[in-house]
Amino acid sequence: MTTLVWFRQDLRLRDNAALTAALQFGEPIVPLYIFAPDEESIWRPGAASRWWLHHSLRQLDLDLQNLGVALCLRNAQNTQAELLRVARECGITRILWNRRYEPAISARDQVIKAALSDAGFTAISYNSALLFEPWSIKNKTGKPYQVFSPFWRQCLSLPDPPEPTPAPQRIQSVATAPHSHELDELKLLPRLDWADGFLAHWTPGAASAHQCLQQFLTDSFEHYQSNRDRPALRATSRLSPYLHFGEIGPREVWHATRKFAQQNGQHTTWRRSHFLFELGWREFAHHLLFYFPDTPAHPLRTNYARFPWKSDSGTLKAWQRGVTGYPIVDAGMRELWHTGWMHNRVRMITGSFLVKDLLLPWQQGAQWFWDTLVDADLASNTLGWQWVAGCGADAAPYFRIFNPTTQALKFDPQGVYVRRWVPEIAQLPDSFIHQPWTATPEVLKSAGITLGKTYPFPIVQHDIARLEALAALATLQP
DNA sequence: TGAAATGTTGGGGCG
DNA sequence: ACGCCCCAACATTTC
Repeated sequence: MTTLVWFRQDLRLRDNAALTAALQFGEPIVPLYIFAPDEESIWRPGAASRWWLHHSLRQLDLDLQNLGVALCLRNAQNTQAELLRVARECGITRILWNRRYEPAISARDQVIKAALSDAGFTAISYNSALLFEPWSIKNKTGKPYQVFSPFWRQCLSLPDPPEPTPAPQRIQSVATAPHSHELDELKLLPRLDWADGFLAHWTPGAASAHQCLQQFLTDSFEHYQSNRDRPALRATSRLSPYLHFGEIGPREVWHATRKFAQQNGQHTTWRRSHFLFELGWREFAHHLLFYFPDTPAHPLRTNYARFPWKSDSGTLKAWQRGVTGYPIVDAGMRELWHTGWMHNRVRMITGSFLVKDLLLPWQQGAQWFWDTLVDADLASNTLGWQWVAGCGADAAPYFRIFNPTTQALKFDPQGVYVRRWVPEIAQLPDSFIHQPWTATPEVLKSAGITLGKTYPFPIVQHDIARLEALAALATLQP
């Protein structure tokens, strides 16, 4: 008797419910990962996400080998057929996995589960990705929440999620391991080596995830509320890619935060800390995607489907490349391109700029982030973009239009972040760093800048763009 | 997890 | 002493 543990977005050995359950049978285990990007429909992983996955799989394999078993990798067109193939190859009787909640994937998985049962296998799925199952949270009328605060209040009124289970000491392997593809055969890394720079910023894998969390708790948890909006500081946890791939689970984050806070005398306040709040937004995103499966492509507020978006590949490209002429926007877009990640405050600023200053559809922003983020996550990305566009649940009303200059002055007052990512204007004095177009010719000259050549003029004038956005909104009926 | 426009208040300068 | 204006600071409304 052998148990197959099908790894997906749970690339860890601690707090892994499916793995824990498999170990309890006391029999050999075959750990398997199937790469089948075509089954993710249009949301197949982007290049940055694949880069992360490559390194994470290598790390998981190393971790497993330390326990005595190798990760079996498969590149497949059809996950169901591949599972059956591996199962028959090595005498599997049970197939266990942790659930994913993206609508297309969970529909596919239900079909797979039925097919496996029909074929005589025991197929069981577990929760290791969320603190609370989406179907366990409903408001008093039995409907899903559409506003964050009551949603999170309801979650916090429930008993704590279970404590994480420890990683196993040893895993029994099968006598003859199933055939495995080499990691390189999955072709996850980009053909050009543009992503090599990512290694300077990131170390994928469960061990790094824990290091990251502990460092965050010691260095930044205390002043998180005020410092998290300052992109020049390293004040956020940067756990998002690890959480997406399940290299750390939300239960681990929850209990590590609780322990840290309690050791520091915050016996009750930690549950209402802003850091846990952010974990709550992650839950809320999954909750919404579960109940509103069309939202990755379509606005939740349906009247926004008729919004008069522009179509302009020129301004879209300028935004993507970080040459809009607004330093804070350009800094964010370049941080994204160079590191596969962008600070959350700057995601809001760049998002608002695309949707409200350029009047380009939020879906185009969501698609670009999907392709370039190492933490690309369907639930979080969808929530974020619908929030920015004002067409989602608990969203910023459309008329809340960010002024990129005001935001930059408020959250990057010394221009440290902008200078880091937009070096060609780094010589400008602080008073002009966020609005180079207001600098006198002499100032520009001594900073070595020729507007329109070494750095662009603003591609839109914000005050005018703002009025245009409001006029576009006025065409919508409620 | 906005920003701009508009309204209100109160202190101080001044005749 | 008083009314008037100005304007900063803050509050409220509007987009």
